[in-house]
Amino acid sequence: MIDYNHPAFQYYQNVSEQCIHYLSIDGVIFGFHQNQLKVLLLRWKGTDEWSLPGGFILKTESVDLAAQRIIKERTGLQTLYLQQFHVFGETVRYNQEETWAKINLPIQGINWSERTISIGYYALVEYAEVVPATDFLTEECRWWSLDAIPALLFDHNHIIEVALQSLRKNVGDQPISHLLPDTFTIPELQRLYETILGHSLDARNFYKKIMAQNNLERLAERRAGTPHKAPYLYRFKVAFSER
Amino acid sequence: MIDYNHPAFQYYQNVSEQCIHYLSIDGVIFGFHQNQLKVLLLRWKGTDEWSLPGGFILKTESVDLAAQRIIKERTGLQTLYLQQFHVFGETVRYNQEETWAKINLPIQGINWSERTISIGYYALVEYAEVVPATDFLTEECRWWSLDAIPALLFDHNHIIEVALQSLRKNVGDQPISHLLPDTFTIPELQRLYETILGHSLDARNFYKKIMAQNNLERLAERRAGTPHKAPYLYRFKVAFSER
DNA sequence: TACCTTTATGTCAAAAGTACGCAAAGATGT
DNA sequence: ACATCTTTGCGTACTTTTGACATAAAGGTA
Repeated sequence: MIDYNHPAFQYYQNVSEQCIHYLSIDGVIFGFHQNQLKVLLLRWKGTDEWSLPGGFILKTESVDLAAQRIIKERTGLQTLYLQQFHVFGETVRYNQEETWAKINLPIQGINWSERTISIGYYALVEYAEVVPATDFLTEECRWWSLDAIPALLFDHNHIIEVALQSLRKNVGDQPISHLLPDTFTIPELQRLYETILGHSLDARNFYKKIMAQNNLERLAERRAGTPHKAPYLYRFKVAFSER
Repeated sequence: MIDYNHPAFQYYQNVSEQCIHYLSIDGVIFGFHQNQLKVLLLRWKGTDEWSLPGGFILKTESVDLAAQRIIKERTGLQTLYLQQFHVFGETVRYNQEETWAKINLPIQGINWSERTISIGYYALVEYAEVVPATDFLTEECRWWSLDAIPALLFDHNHIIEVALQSLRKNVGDQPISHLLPDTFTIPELQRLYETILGHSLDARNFYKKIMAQNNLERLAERRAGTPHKAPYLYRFKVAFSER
């Protein structure tokens, strides 16, 4: 049953020695593109099965840094805004047999993980700066619109759901600026809030509210090429984009 | 250096076999008494050192249930409102040598915990229903007012701080009723909000706001023995106290 | 140039939050 | 017995925030 030459076996043997058992990290990487909230997902080799990026914590590494490392590897980003949002600690989080069958790895007998407790982190990243990269177990890494996500491996649909709820609840004090390019228009910012909150907002009231916070500076430039009135470009004031 | 007959050694040997390594739970148990927010702490045998209650997760046990078990053992309560609030995952959370010296256990060589990642839970409990109970490493278990907490073992002062911030932030959707006895007066409820929020409130506006929520029912009875006008007793309506 | 859509602002009323007035209740001191 | 004091319970008025909606300017399309 176990193929001792398969790279997965060697990976898990490595992990087994150097990482903390029973514990993992799953990352929900949020991006924003074409007025839609997106999540970065991985397709496992030789399958049509997708999952969140994840990984294990080195025995010598802080949990936050492990999350940074894992997510940096998939995005190529140097700096990251990360937020721990929940620990998934049920004894049975998903149907293990079914899942192992789907990912089809010849290492099912290894005594690594009768169960795994997963610490969930979400990242807010700028879509255009991400260079999606697979790991050795996967062969495709790409963005999915939040409303088009397929049935994922493990309990990852659930994890995304909880991440989104957490983001929604804390949207007021999260640095939303990380999801946007340096310059953007007010309507674009509005679409972002709308997709996070899950409902539409009145453009006039949104404008008023955003302006009242005094976080934005308007540039002289306008967004060209729009079919209608060209909107001004804005930028977060330094103190706020650095958060 | 290691006393193989010391109960702590046997405990850790047990834990080492049956529990998940590198991972623990710490519980911040909030109670409310005499208009003060309190936390339940343990004093370690033969020392003047205090810590939060904590423990380890059985390999076969969900994290939430482990937290329940650990906190039930210290409080004697059958039902508990628990809230996971943060994972403390730094590689160096406190000065280990200093701490081991303080708790003075003859098991310092055991290779159990080079480091521990701790999942923080807070509990909201009714002060009067708690029967504090020590474990085999401690000899005193009692309530401390939040503003009189001494320097604790490990990073437990920090954990309490983070728990309080979390409670404060979420006070709006937490079932505060669990911190109060079945019946209470409006001024008592106000003191509770004041200690959680950390600032005083206007009694008249507080009354209006609470009443607008329509969660309380007023009893015919009044609180006797007060030096001034006897306040009415109230009770949370069933739908709210059951949350 | 008429027309259409979107942006950028403005107005106004409803709702929520804040400041503060005050009478009734109940204990205390004389 | 009665004035005094504090606290409770409820009310009024002002301010700030939120939400609904009007409209002119901008910029493309027919």
